[in-house]
Amino acid sequence: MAKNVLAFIDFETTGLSPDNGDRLIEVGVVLLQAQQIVDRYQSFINPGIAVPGFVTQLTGISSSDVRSAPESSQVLQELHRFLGGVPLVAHNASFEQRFLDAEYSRVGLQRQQPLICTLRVARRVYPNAPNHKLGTLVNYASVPHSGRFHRALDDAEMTAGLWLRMRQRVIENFSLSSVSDEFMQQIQSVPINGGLASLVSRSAA
DNA sequence: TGCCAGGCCCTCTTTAGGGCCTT
Repeated sequence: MAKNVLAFIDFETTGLSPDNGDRLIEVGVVLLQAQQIVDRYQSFINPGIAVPGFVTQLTGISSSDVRSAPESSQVLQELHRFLGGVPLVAHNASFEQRFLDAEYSRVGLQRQQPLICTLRVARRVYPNAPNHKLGTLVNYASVPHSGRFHRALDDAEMTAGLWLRMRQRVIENFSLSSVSDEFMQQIQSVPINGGLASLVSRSAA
């Protein structure tokens, strides 16, 4: 796998908790390299259970849409090959992490790479945003988007676009020439009030 | 029977509780 690649990943699921039996119904991934999307992966997944009505209302995905889709074991094997060891990025990454780890364990696979959370980065880069939902941030930061929310590939693309906007915001706010993915990753762990400025100062020293 | 997520973050905090965010 080429260096300096990030994989932006998003799941649609039957609910909020794999521990309560919720399963994946769609996965979307975009690979970002040199600030360009260089590859995409999308698949429906047959969850083996009914898609709840509120999920269909939210995502537009119904049980009939996923009934003929491949089983999760097949999709997870494909996804594992597609991702390789590329670092993952997701909005509210703990959600994707719990489902990915749970689904991987079902088929004897293990996640090798870290997850970076754009929600945590956004709370530090855009502390004054109305809220930090993906849809709100995409509009707040003027991220180009398809207008189709709560679909895996669209949300993954929006998350990548938000990442690029946040990078640009950091560059402009602190008059930097550039910032690395590693620097962006560090932002998620600094204190919300003043931590970003301290990180820039430490990096410049 | 009744309940049902979990991590991050803030504050009227730290011996806790509640809002946010994901589907």
